[in-house]
Amino acid sequence: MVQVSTQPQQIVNGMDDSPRGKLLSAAARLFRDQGFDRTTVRDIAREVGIQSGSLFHHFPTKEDILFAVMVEVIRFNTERLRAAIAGKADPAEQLRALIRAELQAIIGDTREAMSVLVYEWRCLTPQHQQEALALRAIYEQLWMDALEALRSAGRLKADAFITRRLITGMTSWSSNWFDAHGSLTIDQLTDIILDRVIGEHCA
Amino acid sequence: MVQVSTQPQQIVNGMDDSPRGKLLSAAARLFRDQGFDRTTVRDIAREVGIQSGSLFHHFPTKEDILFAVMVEVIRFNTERLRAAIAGKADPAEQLRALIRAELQAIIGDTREAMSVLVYEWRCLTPQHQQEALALRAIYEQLWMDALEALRSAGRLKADAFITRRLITGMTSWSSNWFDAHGSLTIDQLTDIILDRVIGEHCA
Amino acid sequence: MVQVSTQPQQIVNGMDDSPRGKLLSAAARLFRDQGFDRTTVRDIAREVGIQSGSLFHHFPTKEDILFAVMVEVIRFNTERLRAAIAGKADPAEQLRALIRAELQAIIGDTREAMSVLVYEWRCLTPQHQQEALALRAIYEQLWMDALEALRSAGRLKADAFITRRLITGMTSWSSNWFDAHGSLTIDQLTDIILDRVIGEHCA
Amino acid sequence: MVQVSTQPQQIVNGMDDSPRGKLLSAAARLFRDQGFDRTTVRDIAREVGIQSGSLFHHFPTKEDILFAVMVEVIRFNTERLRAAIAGKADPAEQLRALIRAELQAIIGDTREAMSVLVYEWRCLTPQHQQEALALRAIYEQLWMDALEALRSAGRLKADAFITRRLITGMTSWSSNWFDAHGSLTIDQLTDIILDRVIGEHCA
DNA sequence: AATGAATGAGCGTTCATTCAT
DNA sequence: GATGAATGAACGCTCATTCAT
Repeated sequence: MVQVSTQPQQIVNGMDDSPRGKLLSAAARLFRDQGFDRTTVRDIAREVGIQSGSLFHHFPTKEDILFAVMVEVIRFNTERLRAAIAGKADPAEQLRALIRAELQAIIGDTREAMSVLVYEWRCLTPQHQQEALALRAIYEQLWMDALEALRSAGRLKADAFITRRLITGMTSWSSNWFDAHGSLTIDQLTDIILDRVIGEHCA
Repeated sequence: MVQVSTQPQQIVNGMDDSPRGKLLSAAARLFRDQGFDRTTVRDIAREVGIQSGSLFHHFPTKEDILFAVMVEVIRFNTERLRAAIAGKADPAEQLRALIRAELQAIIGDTREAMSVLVYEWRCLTPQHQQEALALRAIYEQLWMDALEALRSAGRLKADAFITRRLITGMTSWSSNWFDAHGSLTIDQLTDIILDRVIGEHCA
Repeated sequence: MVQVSTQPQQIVNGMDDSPRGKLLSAAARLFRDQGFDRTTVRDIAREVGIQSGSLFHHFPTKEDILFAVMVEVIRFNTERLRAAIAGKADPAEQLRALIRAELQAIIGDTREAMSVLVYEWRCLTPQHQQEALALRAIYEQLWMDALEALRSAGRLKADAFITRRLITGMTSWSSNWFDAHGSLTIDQLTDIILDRVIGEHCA
Repeated sequence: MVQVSTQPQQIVNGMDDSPRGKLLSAAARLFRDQGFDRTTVRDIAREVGIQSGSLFHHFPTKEDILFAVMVEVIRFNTERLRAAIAGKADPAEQLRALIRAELQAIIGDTREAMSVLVYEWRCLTPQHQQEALALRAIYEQLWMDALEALRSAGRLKADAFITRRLITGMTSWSSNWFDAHGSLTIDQLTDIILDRVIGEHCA
């Protein structure tokens, strides 16, 4: 399992200490806080400590910055999902690991970029939407494989697609209320959500 | 139970056939489709058949239009919630009615304005956020009352607050996938969600 | 024959005292003096006494201003050509009138816009080039009709196309040297050029 | 008479195979095709296969590149004029040689740089305009000497200055229509223009 | 109420030029 | 001599808002 922290700095591979990485981290936070449209390239530049014109040595347009943020976070979290289920044979254990990993993405280390992914989707060009969708499909397939296995094992009664969508709703909305400094831990929330899907009490 | 339709025209009280009402309906749809920032006052004016300058005889700023859309939809759906639980004594029946009503709001007649409520929240001024929050608190209290009653009746084991948040996630995310023309009905989805909260199979 | 003056104000129909007309006159002069690319929309706005943003209530883009200048001057001078030959039966008299009219266009009242027509042609979009070309074709046809008539009458030995091009060269270049305040008059220059085409001394 | 070709590569002395020469050739073509203002230093650098910053080891500013192109082409064509009349005693023969040489410059081997000379003149700084004008004066003096000789010999009736300007118009405009692959040769065009100046049929 | 021309601050982007390496 | 990241002023254009009519 990947070691994740809740440190302020992003740990996404492509968002490292390089100029490009720092730029993407700053952009992700600004896009989350103010929205893509209300974030000016001058805002981003100021945050990184360069002139606004210099941004365009790294990215051809402002929208490409948004796209890069999204691609990085999808790729990183797809890897996180893979690592989470690696070596786990029990479908229920896999599901728990997936929920845990997705919560980590949404309210933990990549929360800013994940929020951008949801809220600024329509700011992507149609072409970039299509490309990002292809990457998300890989991410979603990992979920579907685990849910279908669970169903085959008789541990899931409900439709796998609908189940996934209900889980998505529960995890993604948690960014709006989960308090990292509160008493509820991610592990506890994981179990609560898992219980909504395959309650032990279910026959 | 309120009679709701999936007609194109909005049925929110304040969004009627009056100039103001048509303006708010048009704005809600445009804000949903393009986002608040990408919708120009000229877009709205064109939709209503007036000049952009004339908008400002109805609303002092563009942001006030957004605020009005949100206030109308919160008020309308709060009334819908009240009507839904009126006359129902059984907490479980109340809960089912609440879920049904919220789904109706999110994927039915007020779906456009509800989407705006979620996605354009940060475009409100802090002052307006506070006012809207006060209205939402009334809406949320109806939910909390029912959930607490359910808990007191021993029908809900989990924390009421967390439960409400998980429900909110499941219902609000449905706007991203529910197909009004698909085979899944709102009533079926209501039962599926209800089952995640108080499954009959639960001890 | 049209009455033309060498007054500073343009007399092109579409470049009158209306806001649009004053804008086009100012733009024509600036484009001539500084070139299209070096003329900023702020330059034009300042000249007309408005803010730069206000330009775009009259024209959708800066390039459309250039196009409008060109269309106006082509249309106006085509009419001038028509008026010049109207009622003249003798092809030689027609030719003299055409040369006189073209010189008037190039070094007289429309000299600024005519210069723009030649020097800023490539700043037009391909689409606008095509449209302007269609208008110029009408203008050129008036010339070709007269030259062909002259040839049929045995008064022109050389090829009509080549002759027209040599005339174009002589008239258009005159903008680079003709001095409106010098001793050479437009009528004298007309006769000199006419003499290069159908000299009396020619057999 | 100089041997000239219509090969794509420029044959101007200062525009040879050296880095500087290749740079000037590329710049001349780009300036002709796109205009000075629309040609970026990156365009030029890319054409030469270096980075844009490296251009400034050869020329202090972009405008100096334009100036160098112009100086080279004026010098080269002044030499061409000298070579053309060298050894010719008959003023009429000299005139024919001058027209031939100028056409060669405008529509032959130096056509790109010559076009730049006409169309991008105003992009020069006033200082450079003055310097280039001094070089052009030498070029023009060769023309004036021949025309004055022709006048003294009674072979030219018209004013020499005006005659030169009409010739300039005819030759320079030819760049806009002469087709190197058409049926009209440069020699034929030379004779046609010569005939407009000193027709044999003239008394 | 409605118009529509005008405002003016601000946007994303460009690009000649610089300079540490 | 060459690099290429960075600069920073300027560009064309947008748009919520105003206001005389």
